[in-house]
Amino acid sequence: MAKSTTPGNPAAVKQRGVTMKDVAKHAGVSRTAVSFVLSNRENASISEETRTRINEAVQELGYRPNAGARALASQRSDWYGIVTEIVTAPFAVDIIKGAQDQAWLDRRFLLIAPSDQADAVGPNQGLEDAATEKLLEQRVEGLLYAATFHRGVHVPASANEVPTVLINCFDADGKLPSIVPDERAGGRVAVERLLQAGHTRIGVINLDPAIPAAVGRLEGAREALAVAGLELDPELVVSGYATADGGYEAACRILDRYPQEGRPTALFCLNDRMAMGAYDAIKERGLTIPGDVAVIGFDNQELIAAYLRPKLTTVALPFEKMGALGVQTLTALTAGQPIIADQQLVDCPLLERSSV
Amino acid sequence: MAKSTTPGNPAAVKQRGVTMKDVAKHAGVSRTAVSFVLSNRENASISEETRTRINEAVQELGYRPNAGARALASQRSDWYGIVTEIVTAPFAVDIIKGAQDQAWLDRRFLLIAPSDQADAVGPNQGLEDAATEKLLEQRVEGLLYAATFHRGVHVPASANEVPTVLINCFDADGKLPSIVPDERAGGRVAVERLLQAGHTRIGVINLDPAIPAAVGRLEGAREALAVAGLELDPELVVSGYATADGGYEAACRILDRYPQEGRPTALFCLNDRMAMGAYDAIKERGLTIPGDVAVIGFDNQELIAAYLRPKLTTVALPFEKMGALGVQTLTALTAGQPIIADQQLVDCPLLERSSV
DNA sequence: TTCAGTTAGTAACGCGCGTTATCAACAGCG
DNA sequence: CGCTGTTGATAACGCGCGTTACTAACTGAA
Repeated sequence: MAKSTTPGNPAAVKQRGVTMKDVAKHAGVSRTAVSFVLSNRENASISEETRTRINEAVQELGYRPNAGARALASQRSDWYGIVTEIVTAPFAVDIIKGAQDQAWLDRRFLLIAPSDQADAVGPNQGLEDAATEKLLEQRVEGLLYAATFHRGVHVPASANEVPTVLINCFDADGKLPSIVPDERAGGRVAVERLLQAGHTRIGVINLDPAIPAAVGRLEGAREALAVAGLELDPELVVSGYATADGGYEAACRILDRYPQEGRPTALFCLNDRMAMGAYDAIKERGLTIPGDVAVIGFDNQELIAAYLRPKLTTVALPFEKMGALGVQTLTALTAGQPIIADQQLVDCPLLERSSV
Repeated sequence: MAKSTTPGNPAAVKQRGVTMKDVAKHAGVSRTAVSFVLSNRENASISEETRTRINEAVQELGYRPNAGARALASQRSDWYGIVTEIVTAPFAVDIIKGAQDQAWLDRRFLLIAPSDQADAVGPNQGLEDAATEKLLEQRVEGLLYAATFHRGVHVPASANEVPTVLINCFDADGKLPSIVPDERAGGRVAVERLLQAGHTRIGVINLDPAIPAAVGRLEGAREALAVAGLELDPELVVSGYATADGGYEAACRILDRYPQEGRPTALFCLNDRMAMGAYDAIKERGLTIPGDVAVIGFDNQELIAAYLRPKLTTVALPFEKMGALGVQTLTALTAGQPIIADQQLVDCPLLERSSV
């Protein structure tokens, strides 16, 4: 005849729910006194003696405050919500980690809700709305939306009810503040690194030219070349699917175009997966990395970049930092501070490994 | 003189906090009636007319229930907490996704708390305790602990206060139920696949022989061979660091040991990262995959397995399923049902690609 | 002695909601 | 007409806590 609510574990016999009232009784004081001590009130006027007596009672009874009740009474939850596509997300996890850590530092709790959407206008909009709704039911004080790749998104209307910040994406219609990687600076730093290593003839394996990442990174590459008095040879820019196969094919096309001289001595791959394919194309032709052809990637997908042979030099997307910055921005917003900027750009650091 | 609590957004002027009282007033009924309608009470006895009037009022006012208050009054939160190392976690994210999705189906909310521990007895035990404590303050009804690799762990004592389930790890001391991959069956299925392809001389690139994954997978491999009347040649089992480099070196040792005949025609790599290195070793020697040497991996790390050339056939770790099963088990436990088993094994499916 | 000021603490209200007890109106029945 | 049962609703309590008002006791000064 086991009680249905008690866990089977005998160690859990301890009656659930030690409340402030219990603590008060145990310490022989009023519940108010306990509340004052626990919240460290300034103008409390509680004698040092009863204060310690209360603290002892807290220890002895194993009292644990009830966050929900506290939120209800104080009208603030200390919760933020983050909506993200946790599915396809080799990246989202880093954003979450950054946000989580920062939230922890700020003594806030991060509620994570799933949004299985690839396109905000797609058929799963419903789920995303539901996620937002659920978070608002929890009375989160702010919302974060995180995308797995840099793009424009549409945010559910109800998000307007609390401060909202977008991470790795930007508001396609409204004026919500957002935090995105500085793709342009990233492209610049990548090509600068190649120039610095003496490469002047650089091939580019491009993504879908329409997406923000491609636009920015290519622009940065052009800037870096321009500073050196060079131009990007359109012949050397090849787009492909954002996969290893796509990279392989693109690399083949670039490398085979110039049998001997004229062949680029370096490839700037706009993501690491494509760099992975480029490696194969290069090795297949009996060329060495970085001796004959230097390769630089983008994204710093650990599992690829750190394990390729030779290890891939690449530009990292600052996911953790964006997550942390998102929470910081939210904290500032909820504190009533004005937002710093509509769109904050975060640096993409170069990670030197062995492929340049 | 901006109020500090109002978001800057003008669309958010709508007064915060439409409560049931507001709805009641708007519909001209009592708050109780509203509560009855919203919670779909069985023996409610509310006329159809007032019921619709209430629902209309809910719509018009945009009422949203306050989950915290509801939890306080009903004494159940519908929240589960999951403690996981979200940091180094290419895997944890899949567990979380599985758990998240299942929780969503069960109409529960998953609170995720970080635990930056690599070893439960390490210096970060404090953080893990704090995470658990925080979750209990939120009055979660159950706890999940998820590890990034299969191992024994020590769980904070306070976890005993609510039903607790371990995912991808097991309780090193106590009797907490756990959910782990069936490593042995995985090892078996991998080798069976190789046998089926006609390979009888199989090399094994082993992990640290002490960890549960290595023990189980190797055991499974032996079983499969035994069924075919074969034995594992100890000469062909080489351990190495669980990295691409480690796999490369181990593969070199195996391949170079037998210049020509006697060389194994297949390699069973106990994880995909090592398989990645093995690929290099094989290609370096002018051998083809799977023509000369078939390769099978373990883990199904998407970024590696799906992008290697040729794509890697591997055994998948059922992270999502384990996450989902964890939530299901928790739901059963909190409902007072007896646990199914102390330790539930989850199948590791074979993923056919092109390396065998 | 009286009065203002401090110290140490408590009673009581309300946060938003679930839930139980209660009540009014009305029908049916003897 | 009085009694019971049903329908349709409400008043009131409590969940655990933050917070404001208030009190009682003890100073020290006039």
